Amino acid sequence: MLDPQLLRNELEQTAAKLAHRGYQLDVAAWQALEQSRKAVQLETEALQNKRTTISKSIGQAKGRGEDVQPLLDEVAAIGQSLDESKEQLKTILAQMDEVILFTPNLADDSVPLGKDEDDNVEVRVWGEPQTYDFDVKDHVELGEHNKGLDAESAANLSGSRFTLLTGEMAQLHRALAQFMLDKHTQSHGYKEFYVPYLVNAQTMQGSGQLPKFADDAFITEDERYLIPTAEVPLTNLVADTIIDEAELPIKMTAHTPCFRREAGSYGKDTKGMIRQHQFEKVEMVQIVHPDKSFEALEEMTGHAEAILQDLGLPYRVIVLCTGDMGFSATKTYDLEVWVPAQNTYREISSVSNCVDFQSRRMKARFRSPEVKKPQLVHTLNGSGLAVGRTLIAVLENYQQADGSVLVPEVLQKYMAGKTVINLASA
RNA sequence: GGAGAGUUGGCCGAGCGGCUGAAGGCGCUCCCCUGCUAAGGGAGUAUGGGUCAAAAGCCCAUCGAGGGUUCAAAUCCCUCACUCUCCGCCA
Repeated sequence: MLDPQLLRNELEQTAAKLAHRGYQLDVAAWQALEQSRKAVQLETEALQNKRTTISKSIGQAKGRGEDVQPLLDEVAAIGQSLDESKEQLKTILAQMDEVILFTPNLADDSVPLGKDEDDNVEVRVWGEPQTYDFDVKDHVELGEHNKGLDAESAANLSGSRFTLLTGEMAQLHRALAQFMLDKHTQSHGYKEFYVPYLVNAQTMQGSGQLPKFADDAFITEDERYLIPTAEVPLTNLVADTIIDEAELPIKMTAHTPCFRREAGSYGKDTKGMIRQHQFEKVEMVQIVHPDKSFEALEEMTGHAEAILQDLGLPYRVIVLCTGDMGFSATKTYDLEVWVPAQNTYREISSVSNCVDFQSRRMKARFRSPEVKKPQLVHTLNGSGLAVGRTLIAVLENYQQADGSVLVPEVLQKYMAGKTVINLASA
């Protein structure tokens, strides 16, 4: 949620910045709302004050044993207009909420202007894509041996966009998640969490998934939502709290399944396990002092990169342009890993600084000894990494001519020492 | 699933129609006193919003959430959420 003061004092500039993100704020309509809000709120509060004052004097008069009828007559007149005024104010505030809850965060000034993913800017490249002296197979082919990766069975069980992993493939998948968690907790200073996978509507709103993206989430009969990312429960842990400044930064990580409807993605990435309704992810979340959030963004991006580097997977870092960023973010880096079969880089991680956008929605604040008032924290989140996509990257980048796959060294201890998996011979 | 008890400020806890944004205690901050330590005395200490160029001031809201009764609700009524205890069921 944007700072309401921005929409009051710098409306034109704010609208211009929102336009960069492809969001048109109806400035005139907003101004009209704001004007009536002010008028109606003032009137409501004045009436309220008047009534309270008289009510108190009724109490006092009664205490002295005086006749209170004149006062009762006086207050009777207030009732109706107060009710009307309150109702009016409620309507106006609801309309304003409607606008503000659907308005995305502002992009940081350092973010390149642009319309869509074609305008994203490459920041750096790490590693050298390997050349193969044989025809490279994609992860689907590599996984099909002995049904290590079985889309058909998954489809029978659940429908499209699900995957079943078996044997060494499932083991490798687990190894990846284990490795990532260990790295973040042991080397990067994150605390590990096990979180609920079902959350309520308020939690989804706190991190920005609701109300705008209701169609992207699975909802249960009792109106809970399957988490689309561990960012949702982790970030909301500080909802409605006032943290001691000394406790910042808070660094959290969790390995969870993620559930997404993928409502708008018909026909995209239908082959293999690139885009699924259910996938695993190790997520990083940081709650930081507002002065430190951009620093933390770089650090977190580095934490995600470290996983890819340890796995020896070539990747590049791009900064998303204004038009391609997510709703809550003010700046986002994507990590894209090399996918040999597609001869291109594909997104494997997204690291965002949301500044105070989520914390304002969640009322997540901190108190510092110098400042009397509680201040909003800044929140960041990043994948470290998407496990399924990392599995794909490992399979394809470590494949050999015979269809076997070498196990990256850092994973071997999670694979009972195996150095190669050969599903065909399993 | 059944029965009961609860939810008040950073924490504990009183209040059960008006003088209560809320006693008292703990904690914290500042001051005084005390040659250390311990103890003592005094003052202060919720959050959000509005008004304002801003501050001060003033106003409004908030005692789990939402609604209702009333001139007036932390206090009465209804609905919901959560916590705890006992019973049942269960990985």
